[in-house]
Amino acid sequence: MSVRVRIAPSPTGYVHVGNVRAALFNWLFARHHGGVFILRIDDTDVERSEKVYEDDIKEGFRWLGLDWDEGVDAGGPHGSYRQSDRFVHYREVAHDLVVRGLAYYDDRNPEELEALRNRATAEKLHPNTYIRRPAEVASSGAIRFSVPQDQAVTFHDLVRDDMTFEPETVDDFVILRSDGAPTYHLASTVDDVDYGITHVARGEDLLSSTPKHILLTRALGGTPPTYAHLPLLFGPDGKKLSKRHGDTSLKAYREGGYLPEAMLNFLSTLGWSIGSDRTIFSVEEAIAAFDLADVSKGSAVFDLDKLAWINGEYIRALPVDRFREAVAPVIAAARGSDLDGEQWSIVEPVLPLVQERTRFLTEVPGQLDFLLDEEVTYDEDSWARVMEKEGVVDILDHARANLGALDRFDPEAIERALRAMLEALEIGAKKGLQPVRVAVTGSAISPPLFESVAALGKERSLARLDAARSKL
RNA sequence: GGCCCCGUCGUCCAGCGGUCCAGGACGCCGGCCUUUCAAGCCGGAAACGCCGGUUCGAACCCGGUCGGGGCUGCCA
Repeated sequence: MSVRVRIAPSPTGYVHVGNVRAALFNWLFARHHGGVFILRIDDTDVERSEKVYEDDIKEGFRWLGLDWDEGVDAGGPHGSYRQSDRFVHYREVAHDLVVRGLAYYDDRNPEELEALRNRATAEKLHPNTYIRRPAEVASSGAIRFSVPQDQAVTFHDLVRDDMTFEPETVDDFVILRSDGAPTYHLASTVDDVDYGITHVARGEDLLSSTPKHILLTRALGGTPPTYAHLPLLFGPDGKKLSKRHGDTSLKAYREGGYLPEAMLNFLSTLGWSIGSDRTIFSVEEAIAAFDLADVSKGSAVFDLDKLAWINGEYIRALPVDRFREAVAPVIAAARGSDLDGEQWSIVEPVLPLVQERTRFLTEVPGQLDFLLDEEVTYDEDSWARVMEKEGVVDILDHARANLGALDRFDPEAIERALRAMLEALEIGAKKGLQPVRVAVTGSAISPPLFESVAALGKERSLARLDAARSKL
């Protein structure tokens, strides 16, 4: 039997990195086995589902390269589909279950139910004791599934091993809401059965719902898939990853200067490992090595520092032209317009130098501004630290004179000229070059100085020196 | 409260009864390199939660305990 998996995110918010990680593991598993990967839009919660979020899920997956299969085969649709398109079907299934005596209508309100549940619990009876009732009693309201009480539900989870749930620990659960919409349990299970899903890899938060799904599957005449409950992702404080921890939406990373390959690599290391001595690896390698059975049980902290490092590794590994491609939209966004040909040619020589020292694409525009803006904006802190010192005037004057005398204005010539200045003034490079850097780039932190000056050009460099000099 | 899951450096992983006085990576600290910042290189601190048991031998198996987490919804 070939592998068919699905990821079923709810379009009730921007797609969360935890869901993306689950999607990734499903995708890796499918690709490893040459199986089918289905994107199921779980919009059963009609109230909270929105189209923008559905679009966000798809954009995010495309960005990462998590391609879902398109088309249809004997097993059902391959590609993405919405569960809201199948509401009629779910309703029929639920009604059929009632007819067969496996589910019943329930028109009571939550307070009533709670009271009944408490009463049963107080009498040390099964919580469903006073809740369950024959189909004749009500013919409207929600539909609740009658959990069979004859035997324990057992299953082998690929990551948790053998699991057993006693029947009395699983309550009769609603499968169809009183407004006719299916609950997650129903829709998800029906689709898994209808479309021949072979493996369900999802967050551990659904582990205790699994017996419900298995029981429902059997009632539907299906064979339960193999489950794999993935460890949850936590924030740095050890609590479930949420908004409090900063950005949890994939969108934030997509827009925050991260490379999709880096994100994919990082997510792959959360709960899984390709080997004891490797952290950086390609998707192809991950596909070749991946197995759900190797996923670890413990929850993982989403460590932004590590992600940043991985991102930097990927950025540095990019061929320069790919780096340029990746950074172009980021620069355009930061500056409000695309760079023109002339601007690119100014920036070109320092691009590899900038690339070496960036961890996030979003840092790049700031490193290039001094080349693109007419006027430099001095970083206050830098100015205070390096310019407001004894001897800076001399340094700028000498630098200006030496640079002004140059015919060829390339990095090598510039270096010779500035080193000559250092010798004349009998000062070290550290002390003598920083003022020049701040004057030319506006900051104490910049790409390497000689290349930066060369890229700026003689005329503009001299003007920058003058401008700084006049401020002293 | 009930049911369930988990527990190796701060963090992510490796380890699947002896080769582990526990290995790699991020981060951290120190050094080198150096025109800043990075990168790179070298070195360092840093963990098997605890208690029993099984065994010749336990990070690995079992029990308990403590700690963390999930579920307990007409959310998923």
